[in-house]
Amino acid sequence: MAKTSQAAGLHRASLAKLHELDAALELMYYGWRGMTLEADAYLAKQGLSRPHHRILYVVARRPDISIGSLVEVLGISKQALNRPLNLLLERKLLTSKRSPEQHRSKLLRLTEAGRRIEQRASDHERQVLRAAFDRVGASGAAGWMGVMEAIADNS
Amino acid sequence: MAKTSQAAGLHRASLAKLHELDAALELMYYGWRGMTLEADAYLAKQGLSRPHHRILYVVARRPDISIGSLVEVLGISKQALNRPLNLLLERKLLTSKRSPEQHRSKLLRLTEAGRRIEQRASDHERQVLRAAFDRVGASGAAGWMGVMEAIADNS
DNA sequence: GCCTCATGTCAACTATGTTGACTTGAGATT
DNA sequence: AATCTCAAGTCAACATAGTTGACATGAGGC
Repeated sequence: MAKTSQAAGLHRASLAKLHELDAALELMYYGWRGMTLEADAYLAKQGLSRPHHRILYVVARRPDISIGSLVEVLGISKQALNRPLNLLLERKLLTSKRSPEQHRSKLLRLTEAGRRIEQRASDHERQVLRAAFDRVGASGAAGWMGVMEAIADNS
Repeated sequence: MAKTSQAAGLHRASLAKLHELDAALELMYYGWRGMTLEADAYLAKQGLSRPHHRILYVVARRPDISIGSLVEVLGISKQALNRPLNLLLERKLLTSKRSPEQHRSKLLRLTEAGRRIEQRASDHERQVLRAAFDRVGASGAAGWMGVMEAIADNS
């Protein structure tokens, strides 16, 4: 089964380039994969996956966020949020309490264990970025940020 | 339901930055989304989705590719490939024939209709990249390529 | 006491992927 | 010619990640 490749389409495929920008297009694909690969492997070892990480990531940066706001930030339905969120609560990676005022909304926070997992998973991603930035220097990094901002703001 | 946001987590969330590289990390996420958003919408109108586009993209750049090689390049199982591939054959966006020699492998090719859809979908993605590159100039684009290559080669 | 609204939950569905087990059929080997 | 190998095709069961729709609960505001 493994003739020229190692595993899972990870090898930047040797495809003919039909357009000038095909290389860039493929780089976005493999870049996304490259950044998330190790983090996903780490999360899988913890019995978690990317949706759980996204929740942990957001709650880490918005302590006391409500469920409704979390749904908005993540861009998924509350039903889709429900299962991964409950798993994180059961595993005590998150806590939810109602505040004295605003008693209607629940406030989510990371526990220490949750913070640790969020940090390690995100660190895998940040280390990949760090290594790449180091390799190209500050000007290259600035160029990267500029391009990515332009693409992201494309909405 | 829509209070401060428009749709689906598309608004680059205002999250506190816990690390220097958090901004870059989020840019990768929103950049990926930004590049694929319009292409996905176009594909959905055609009753297709990203897996179908990936198949069309690869076959366009490797005419006469075999199913086994396609499985390798895409990094999915042949069973996972089976359904989207059959849909593309049924819709006559792809053809498969056995060659006179190498009679065991099937050779995949795009039809004209398939080529048209592949081009339009990929064009949506390339136009987003083009606009971003134009906005930052050649040096920024070069920096972007350098960083993305470093990340992609992270394997 | 009622209305609103955030939250929680249940069910049914779609899509995309996995593994495992098997059949089919062409080519090569003996 | 009989047999073996291997690409391809297919079926079943399952996991994950999402959707929509419907409805229950419970706190706060009026």
